[in-house]
Amino acid sequence: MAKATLVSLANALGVSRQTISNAINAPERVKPETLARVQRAIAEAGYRPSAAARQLRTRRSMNLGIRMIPGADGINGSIYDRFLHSLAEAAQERGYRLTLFYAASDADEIEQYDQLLDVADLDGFVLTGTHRDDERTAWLLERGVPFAAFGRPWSDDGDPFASAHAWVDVDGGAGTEEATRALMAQGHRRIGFLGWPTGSGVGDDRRAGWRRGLSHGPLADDASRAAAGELDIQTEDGVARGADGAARLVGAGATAVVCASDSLALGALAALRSLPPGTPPPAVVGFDDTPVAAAIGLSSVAQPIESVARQIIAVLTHGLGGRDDGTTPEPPRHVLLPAAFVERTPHALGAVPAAPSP
Amino acid sequence: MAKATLVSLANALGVSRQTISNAINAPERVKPETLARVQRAIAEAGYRPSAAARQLRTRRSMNLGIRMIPGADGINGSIYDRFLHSLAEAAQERGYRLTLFYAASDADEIEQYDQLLDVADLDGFVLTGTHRDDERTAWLLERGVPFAAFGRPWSDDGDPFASAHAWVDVDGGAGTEEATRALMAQGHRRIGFLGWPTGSGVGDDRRAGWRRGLSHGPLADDASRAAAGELDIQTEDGVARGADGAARLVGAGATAVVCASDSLALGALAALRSLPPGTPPPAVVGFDDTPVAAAIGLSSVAQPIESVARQIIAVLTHGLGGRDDGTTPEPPRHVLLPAAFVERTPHALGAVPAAPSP
DNA sequence: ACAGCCTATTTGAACGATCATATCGTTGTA
DNA sequence: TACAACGATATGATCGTTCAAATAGGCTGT
Repeated sequence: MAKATLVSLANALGVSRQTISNAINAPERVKPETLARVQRAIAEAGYRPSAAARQLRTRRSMNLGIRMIPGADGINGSIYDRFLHSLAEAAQERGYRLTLFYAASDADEIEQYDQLLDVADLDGFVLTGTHRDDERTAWLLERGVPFAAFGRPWSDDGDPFASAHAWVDVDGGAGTEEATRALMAQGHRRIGFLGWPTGSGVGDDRRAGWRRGLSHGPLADDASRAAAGELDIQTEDGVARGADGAARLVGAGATAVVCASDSLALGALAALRSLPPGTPPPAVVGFDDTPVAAAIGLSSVAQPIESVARQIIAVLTHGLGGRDDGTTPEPPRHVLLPAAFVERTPHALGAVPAAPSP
Repeated sequence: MAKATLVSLANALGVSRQTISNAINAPERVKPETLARVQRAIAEAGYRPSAAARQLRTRRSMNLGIRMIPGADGINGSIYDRFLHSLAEAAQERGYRLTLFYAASDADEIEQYDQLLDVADLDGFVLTGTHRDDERTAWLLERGVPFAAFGRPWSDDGDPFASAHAWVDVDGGAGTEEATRALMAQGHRRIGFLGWPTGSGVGDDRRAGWRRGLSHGPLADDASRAAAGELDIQTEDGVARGADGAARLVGAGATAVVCASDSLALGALAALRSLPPGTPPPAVVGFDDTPVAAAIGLSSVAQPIESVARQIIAVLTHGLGGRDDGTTPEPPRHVLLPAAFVERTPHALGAVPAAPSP
């Protein structure tokens, strides 16, 4: 039996193809009685509209583009997995598919946009890792291409909540602030920060959170704020760099370290473990709450990735002419989700908690 | 200026649309002189064929489907990231795009196949994590849908190299065997295995490798082979389970542990670290060589994921009617790639090697 | 000189949907 | 009663490409 099409269905039912099309795309235009008949026929024939034919006529593909980044070190990168996962699930629920593409650089990513829009009529893009002066957002905005970003616009001028494009982000700064306060509550008085070189937006935000944390509570005096200067380390990401940096922080008298990533934190743990016996082990907090952190009992700041993905898809697909247009309320175009400080007892590869395994 | 199409180009050049089409798809049919003229015009106009129109006519989409699995614990899962990455890159090089979809179960995955084939005309699929009695491969074979699997067919009957479908896999067994021998060379005499319950194909293969390793060299006597029985633990994956299992193995006298995953190994390390002081620390070997292993100095068995991805794309796209058909030699339909034992000095979160960070 | 056969190119039809517009029958209103 | 307005359905054209078959012209061979 040949595959069902609008025409074959129409002939079988004795109606016109447009009626079937309407039954699918604009049911309110069809008499309820006819509608029911058509729907039954569709179900019986297992009819599914051809995406290609639709796309040719409407210039919409129901496909969203997402770049596969040249993954970081795989420790922090493992949350990208979760992100993709949730993205795919959320997109699917709304009838969209995800087109995965690879780009080595931002410039290359733009080139891919250009191609994919022309060739495959992608309906929109999901951006990740926005940064200062992001040429990608500028390019997309200029052409009026729909997109939503994981990451707020990091420009100095202007409120991100007034941004021209939609974004969803996690308030990392609030996360490190919470972590810092928790450390203070534990009695720590010299709390260092181990982060990336300034200028990265994301990194600066996490650093600022730590600073805010320090400026409250018992450390809110000038002296300790000055001390913060020497307890603030800038380094590239990576386990080895984390070990380096942590050693320097401890040398400067830190008793606790807040890190910009779990990679750095993992390195820090390593370094601190080789301290001379008798030294009380400094406390370490990571960022991203990767499975590794959970595994070795490292405290960390968790991002609600699944929620980010869902909201990105929501705001992106809304206004793309989705089926249920008008019925669903407009999702917010700028969302800052809270991060959660996950405190763990530092058994650090010592005792493993009796966690239920997956 | 409106977007260029075959017709607009044809009019501008004073030739017919089919000539342009031929210049693109079958250049040998066009007179070299005309070809050059057309190619220049294409470049100048920035013409790009519409995927939708093509797809409508040819019923091919130049899209390959790949399922986003509901990720494991993220430790082993981080290699899936690398896999997707390489897959996207390799596909792109051959003019294919990747469609990412989500499926909660194998049955759901089949349902997705069915839909995606009907609606989006996907040209083929990449399967991961094949297992015994895989209903997915059966379904696809039955319908003649092109696909290639990461993972050999794990049926007992018959040679995997005679399999009806294409696959690429890594010889994990050879990897654990090599690891086991290396441990023996270091002087270990009681080497345990910490793996998954039998029946999983992949896991059994790794266990078999360990067994093969034992049966060679100084342990090749009956007594030790019997001992192997009590040094063989079956457990679900996960860090906590790894800690449990390792403790039991050490209790049974093991001085070294070969694991079926880095998750298990991580747990094992944790458990072994809390041994009474004075006990010489048992050696641990993981599997997958995840970034975590590298970070904490855990020896592990590495899979050449990038190569797997490239070969999968190669064998899958070959024979899909790609452009350069006939010119490229047929890639092998069944590929078993070697795993590599990566030996690390067990500094285990003690000293961190001065590795260049990414 | 003409059939026959290449090579290079053109033409008509089709893929399966949606858009814009037309038709039909019914109802409401002047 | 005539005519406008409306709801429901039907028709023609179109999106941009490829397939299949047709055409035009040049060359060969007898």
